Amino acid sequence: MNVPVAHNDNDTLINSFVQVCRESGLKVTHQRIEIYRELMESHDHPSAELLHKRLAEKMPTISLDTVYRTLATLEQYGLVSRIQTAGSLARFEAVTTPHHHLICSKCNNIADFHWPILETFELPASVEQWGQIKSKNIVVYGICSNCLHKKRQVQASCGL
Amino acid sequence: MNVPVAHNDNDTLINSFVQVCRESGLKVTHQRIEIYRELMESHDHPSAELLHKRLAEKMPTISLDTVYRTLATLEQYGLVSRIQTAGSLARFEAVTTPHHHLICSKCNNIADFHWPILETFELPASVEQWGQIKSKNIVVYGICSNCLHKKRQVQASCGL
DNA sequence: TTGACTGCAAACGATTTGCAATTGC
DNA sequence: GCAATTGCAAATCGTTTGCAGTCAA
Repeated sequence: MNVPVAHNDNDTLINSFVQVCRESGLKVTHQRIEIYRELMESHDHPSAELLHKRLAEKMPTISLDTVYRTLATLEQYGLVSRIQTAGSLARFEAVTTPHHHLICSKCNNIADFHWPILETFELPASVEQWGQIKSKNIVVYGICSNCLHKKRQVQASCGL
Repeated sequence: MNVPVAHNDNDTLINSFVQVCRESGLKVTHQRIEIYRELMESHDHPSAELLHKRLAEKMPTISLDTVYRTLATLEQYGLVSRIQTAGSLARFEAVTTPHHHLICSKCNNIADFHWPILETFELPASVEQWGQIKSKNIVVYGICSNCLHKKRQVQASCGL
């Protein structure tokens, strides 16, 4: 009876969001819920600023900093994802042969790799309809072996 | 006899760089050549700032702005490529099912697409060695049909 | 010679930070 | 009540721009 009932998919998602926060030791604040809800209902991959503008209509007091901070926190817990950027700073390379990138989320180093078999598969038809394709790149995120080792060494001494 | 001789692969690339500049009506300045050469010899995907620091050792007077401006110019002519960023501003989405992104280089809109077949292919062995993989995303750059149409309409009137 | 390019300095926009007040647990 | 979180304002950082002098063609 007093178990909250999900009225639709969004409510279900909010419920599980709240649960994940609790389990992770994150405080469930009004702001966090609204930020998550707004992002969940937005399908245009908004920027922090756009999100803030939308939220401000319902919550006039919410600050842009909170949106930034919350997105960063939720990203850490895998509840939100940031779309392909190698940090905020652009990285360059001289144009050579087609290749893809491995980006380490710890040290931000970028490595190249080749995956020629990919070229042999056609993109889904929906993509062709979207517009005129210029390039397709795979971006693989992970932690490079260097950082994996570093992490282990440091963990023993200072808890990082 | 007075045809310049390429002494190694890099010289060859510089030569063809110069040629492309000439053909494109770009002036071949000392700075442009050195920026291109440095980038060509760098294999760590440097940022504009890092590139500038390296260049400053040989060309103490080169300014950071020139590096930025030159990279932007060379990018336009396809001589340099900028690594996956959706502009400088981060975009977010609530985490759902794995999917990929279409980014329009005109309007910066981001669309999603699914390509489940990709999941069935293993990444090359070299990638597995690199470290621990968290996610793999395809980023397709192009021009969405919206902008393609807009472009056509505007071209007729103001040449854009 | 001339327009394209550069260097300088100042502006800009996105994001982060220190701090005091507030709030969830 | 206490630690985590917020809002505010100021700082920071990468990048861009206006302008006057310089240089490739």
